[in-house]
Amino acid sequence: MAKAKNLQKSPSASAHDSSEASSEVTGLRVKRRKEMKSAAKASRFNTDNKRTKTIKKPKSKQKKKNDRFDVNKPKKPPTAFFYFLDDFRKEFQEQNPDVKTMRDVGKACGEKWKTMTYEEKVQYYDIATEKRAEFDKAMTEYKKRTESGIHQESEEDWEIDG
DNA sequence: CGATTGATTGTTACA
DNA sequence: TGTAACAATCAATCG
Repeated sequence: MAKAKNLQKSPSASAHDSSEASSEVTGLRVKRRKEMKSAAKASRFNTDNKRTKTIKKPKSKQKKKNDRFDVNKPKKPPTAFFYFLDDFRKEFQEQNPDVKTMRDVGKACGEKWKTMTYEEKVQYYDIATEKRAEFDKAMTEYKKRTESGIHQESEEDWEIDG
């Protein structure tokens, strides 16, 4: 096997090794797309410690809910981890009916996520990869728009009331 | 009533 | 090259 070898490099980058063999693993489509440019390669540099070293501590951030639509920038698609969370959450609640909040699930998820093997995670990585492709495109258009002209970005100037 | 936090990792854009 | 913020989620909680 020695698949783990790829994992240490970058899962998303090697999302095309074992796929055709098992088109459908657990119902998830393992459709693979061509690799994007680089991506989060740089992130892997120091993620081994915690999550970047000198991160500042946000007192209160995290948005609550956008007023209307995406202000202007394309929203970030969920990562592979989130997709895994979606599935894991269901199973977790079954085995742990006592647990309700996502916090606990996320905790268990994080631990399990690391115990997962490359092939197991690849399934989710691939899904996220496709989403990123869309996001990348959306971003390109967004950039284009900004360059084209940042004039009157009517956020709520729409014909709300008419 | 409602905005907010809390917890997870991944990913991206910007300086 | 690094970092900072954000993606889903939902119950509990504070004001």
